[in-house]
Amino acid sequence: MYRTHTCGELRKENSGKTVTLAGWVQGVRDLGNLIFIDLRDRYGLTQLFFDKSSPLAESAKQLGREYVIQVTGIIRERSSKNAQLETGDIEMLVEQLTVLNESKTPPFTIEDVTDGGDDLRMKYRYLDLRRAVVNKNLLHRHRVAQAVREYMDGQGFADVETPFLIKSTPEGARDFVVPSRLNLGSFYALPQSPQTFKQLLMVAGFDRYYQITRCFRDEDLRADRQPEFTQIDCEMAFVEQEDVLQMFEGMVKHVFKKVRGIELEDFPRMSYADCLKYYGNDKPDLRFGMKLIDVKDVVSGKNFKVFDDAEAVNAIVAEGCSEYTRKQTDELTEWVKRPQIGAGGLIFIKCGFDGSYKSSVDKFYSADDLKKIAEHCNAKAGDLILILSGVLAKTRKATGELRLEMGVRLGLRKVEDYKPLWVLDFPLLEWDEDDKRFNAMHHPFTSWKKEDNELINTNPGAVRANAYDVVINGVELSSGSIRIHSRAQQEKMFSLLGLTDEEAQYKFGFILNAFEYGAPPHGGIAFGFDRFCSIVISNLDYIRDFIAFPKNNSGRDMMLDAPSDIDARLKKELGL
RNA sequence: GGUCUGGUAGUUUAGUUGGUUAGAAUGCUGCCCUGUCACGGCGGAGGUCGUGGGUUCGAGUCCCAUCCAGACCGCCA
Repeated sequence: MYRTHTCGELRKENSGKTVTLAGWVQGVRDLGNLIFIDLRDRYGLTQLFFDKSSPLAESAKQLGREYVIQVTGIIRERSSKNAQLETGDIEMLVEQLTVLNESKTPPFTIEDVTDGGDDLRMKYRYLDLRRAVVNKNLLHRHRVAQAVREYMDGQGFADVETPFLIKSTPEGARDFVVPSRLNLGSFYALPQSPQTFKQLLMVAGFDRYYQITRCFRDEDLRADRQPEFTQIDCEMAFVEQEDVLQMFEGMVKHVFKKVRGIELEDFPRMSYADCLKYYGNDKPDLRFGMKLIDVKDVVSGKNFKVFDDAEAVNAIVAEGCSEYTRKQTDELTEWVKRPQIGAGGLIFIKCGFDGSYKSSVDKFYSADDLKKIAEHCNAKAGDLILILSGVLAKTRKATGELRLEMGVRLGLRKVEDYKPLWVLDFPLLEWDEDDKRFNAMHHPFTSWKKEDNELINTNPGAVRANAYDVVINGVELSSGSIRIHSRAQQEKMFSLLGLTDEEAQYKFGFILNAFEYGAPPHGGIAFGFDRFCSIVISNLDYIRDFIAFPKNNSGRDMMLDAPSDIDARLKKELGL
């Protein structure tokens, strides 16, 4: 036994007790005749005390940061306490000191507010993980996983593992591939999701399946995207959309309750079409209003060509911003003109407190015209109306981005708020302008609404899918659908996606065949577990802090220095 | 594939219109200190200004290329 207690648990009540602790030296405070050392482990900090009469004083002075030591001594109440520390009422009068391992001086400070940059922290991730703020994230992640398992098990879901070495079916994201030595020239692919396997488990009669499992996608990365990431993958048989919605709304609520003590209200529901119309994207942040307003009709016919010729003219109302200076409005205009937003320009109307209206297009609009626009937008005195125009889809997207940006600037996206939402009625297909064909919006196994059966042949782009997303605070947390479970319907879907019968059979023969042997109606959902953790725990959409060993922007593991070249012999064996 | 931002002691950074010896904090280190807990005080060491070219009497600073990191767009069935 290296220790009798941890560094986080001793209190005043333990005074007089002789205990043994082990941990890392957080810091040495050498006051000359007194030496204090903070000993750290995962559970907390305990202060060690040495005075000059101690035969250990000299050894204590030699200790450096991050040395691993074992100490035995008597716990006693401190004469001067530290209210900031859970163990701040006590200290150990050290009687035995063993250095278990020395440490080089770490390249950055192992403290909550570290002096290390991201780069360095990733290279020395094992040191970074010693910092309480970082390891707490991972411990919370564990709590989230436990809460999920608890709920799923309670609902009768079975955890079944599915393979990582599978067949490449490059329909969506780019696959990671693994060369096969036993089958030279052939490759496995790593799963982008266990999608087809969970459906086969439904055919197999498993009824309720879930798995917290790794998925792999070889696409460019973001703050909220890693090449390998974790999904809570779920599937149920004999269910309709409403059953799935109820079941997993319950799961999200359970996790928030268990991990954060937060009671979420019932999730509102919104159609995909309304999301785009009112928020400019399919994952609206409902923590604030500032909905997009269609002002095309009220602004047209005043000889302002920009608006008259535009397919769409959208406005948002920024409350209390009428006093924005020229500098501020110019800066916002530059912001929307950046290539990432791509708007041509920005028009604004200031609704003065005195009832006056001032706009950047006064040449075309009288005070009365502006008043009408403001009334249409429900703008009050003191508000600022921001207007973008152009092609419909692009204008909605840009206005949506501007809305989010204004939300940030006005402090409306509060970290303590959680506003979940079901997004429903997604289109089944989306047109790919580059390849001149349809892509599945969700994935090719998604079924479509019975009411839209006619449209499949006449106007496939208008067909609505039985698909649904959970969105919280503008972050897509999960995505799911009721699946196709008949061979004929699945073949129809593949043909819509431009696959020949031969291609469909080659890539997806296994699931088409399975559908011929009594596949039950089924559907499911998959949650991005890393994102789920980042939202539940810190309400941020930055997942690297919740992954023990994440990869950087370019998919590199800075600690391992991977990916790397491989041994020439191995290459030869793999026929590379 | 594209846009933008950054790269200066171990670390985080300042560095003005190009001009003498590149400054600070922190960390490290030596001495002093009996109640610290971001301990304090006095001293010390520590820099190829990412790399390579160019302009110039002179470049951390200007120009070109390149590498690395980060954010975003495209991409992510």
